[in-house]
Amino acid sequence: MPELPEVEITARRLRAALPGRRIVDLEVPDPRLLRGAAPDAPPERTVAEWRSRLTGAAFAGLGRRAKFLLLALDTGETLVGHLRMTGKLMVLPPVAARGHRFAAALDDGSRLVFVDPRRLGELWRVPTVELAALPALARLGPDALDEPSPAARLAALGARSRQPIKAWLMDQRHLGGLGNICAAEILFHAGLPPDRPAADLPWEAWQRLAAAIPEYLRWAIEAQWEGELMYLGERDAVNPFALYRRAGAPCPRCGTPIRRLVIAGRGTYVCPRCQA
DNA sequence: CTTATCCCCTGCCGGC
DNA sequence: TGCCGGCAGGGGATAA
Repeated sequence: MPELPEVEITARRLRAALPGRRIVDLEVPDPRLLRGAAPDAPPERTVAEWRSRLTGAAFAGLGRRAKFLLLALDTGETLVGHLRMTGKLMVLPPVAARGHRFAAALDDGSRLVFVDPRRLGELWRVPTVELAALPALARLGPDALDEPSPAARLAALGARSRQPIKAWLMDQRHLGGLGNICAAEILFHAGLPPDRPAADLPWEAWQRLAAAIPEYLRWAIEAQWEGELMYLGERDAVNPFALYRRAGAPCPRCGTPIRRLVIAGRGTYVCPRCQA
């Protein structure tokens, strides 16, 4: 259930392992992962086409745009990946792996593997020159980490919205990369109630938000950088977040019991005192 | 244009 | 123990 920090960590790790590596074979146990072909194309034809386009291709560069991963190839195509709720994309040593949806064998014996128990993740194959026109990417607002938005831009954009500020922050057209946990944790650090309509926030609140967003994202990347990337709900996962999934526990700042609300259909954790 | 609802999937957890 | 509803770090399509 990755958001910007987890996707950024994934991108950095792939950037250290992939550029220069060449694909020697493709294994696709779950062809539904692959997008970009005609929707009614038979899976075996899709896999055959991907195999013929990717075999022999070398990775040229690694990027991230909001929660999308961009894996540029030297063939003029780019693989665009989205991990959705449970996806992981990683380079593994040449040992047997199971339960993956996709694996690309590389010329040094390692493998690029897409693991995704809920099978909501997606992988597109897009001509690199058409990348900017891909609707999923064209919709995105400025990246929440790479281009921290000035408070003035956020305030101007949010001024007419009746959306609760938490839902507003998660809307990828405003800022790219924030998800359910990031939005809730950022609002805690900024001391703002998540259900207040964006349009009702005073200027000073937007200033606090603009500062809290990059600060929180940098912390979240650092906090999860070491070790294997784990998502909450996985066995042995450790919860690094201040409020998230801690209903009833004391607020780390003031000790008031943390409460769980539902905003725009998503579980939201809040300190009723710090975020009054 | 906005906002809300449903849907895509599977695994885990707590309650009975 | 076993079953079952609720829930999940995303986002697109559709409806009002």
